Amino acid sequence: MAYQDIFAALADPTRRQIFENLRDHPKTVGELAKGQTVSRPAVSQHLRVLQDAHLVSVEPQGNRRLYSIKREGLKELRDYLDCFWSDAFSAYRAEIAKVMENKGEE
Amino acid sequence: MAYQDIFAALADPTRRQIFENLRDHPKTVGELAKGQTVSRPAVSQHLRVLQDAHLVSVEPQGNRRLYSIKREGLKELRDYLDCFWSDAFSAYRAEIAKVMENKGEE
DNA sequence: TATCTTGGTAAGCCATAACTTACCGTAAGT
DNA sequence: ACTTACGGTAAGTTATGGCTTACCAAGATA
Repeated sequence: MAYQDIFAALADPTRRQIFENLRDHPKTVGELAKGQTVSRPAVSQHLRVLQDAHLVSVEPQGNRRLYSIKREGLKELRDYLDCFWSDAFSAYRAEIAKVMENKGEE
Repeated sequence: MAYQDIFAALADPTRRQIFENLRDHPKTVGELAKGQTVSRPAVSQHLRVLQDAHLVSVEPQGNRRLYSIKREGLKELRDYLDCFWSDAFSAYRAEIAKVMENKGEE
């Protein structure tokens, strides 16, 4: 599991909507499907993807299954994003002049 | 522009690799394509998507085009993620008992 | 036990998007 | 001016993945 799956999971609008729908409080599959245009099985499939990405967790509640947000995946994503906040690429601008010279080297 | 595009942009492995490849310092299209298995036009197309998502910016440098990371898109994504750090969904667990009762209401 | 509800899985369809080759414009070098 | 290098765009192909219907298993209710 890694940020790969998390990005993939949250890339789909419907899936992201389901995820956001879970923000306030945990919901059952039925509840989630009710607020969605797609069919219930589709919602189930989306939830599976979200679960694999560690973005939601399930808690069987009798007949139903209660899904809730799991911050773990989000944390993973946050850490990933933080890697891009270094300022190493400010001094490179002038370097390109040098690059312009050596044209055909492997 | 919104986090929608950013998620979509970073969901693709190749595109994310290109993006990560830009982390150290700005690069030209040729440089980026060299470290990639896909063709150069493919890289160009990916760069377009990244640019639309405000994740990279271009700076024409004579014949070449120098691409560099743009933190703007990342910031947008960070803000989005922060919305999920509220703890509103802790008290809901008991609520499900009530939900169990009203089964068939619209 | 028979029935209803909830929800996960399978199979198949279809739309999107990632990739390719081909082409073109523009800047550099001779 | 001609040629080469760089890189964006177009058109067409293919593969991925999101959706549907159909089905099935398990718990709840009578």
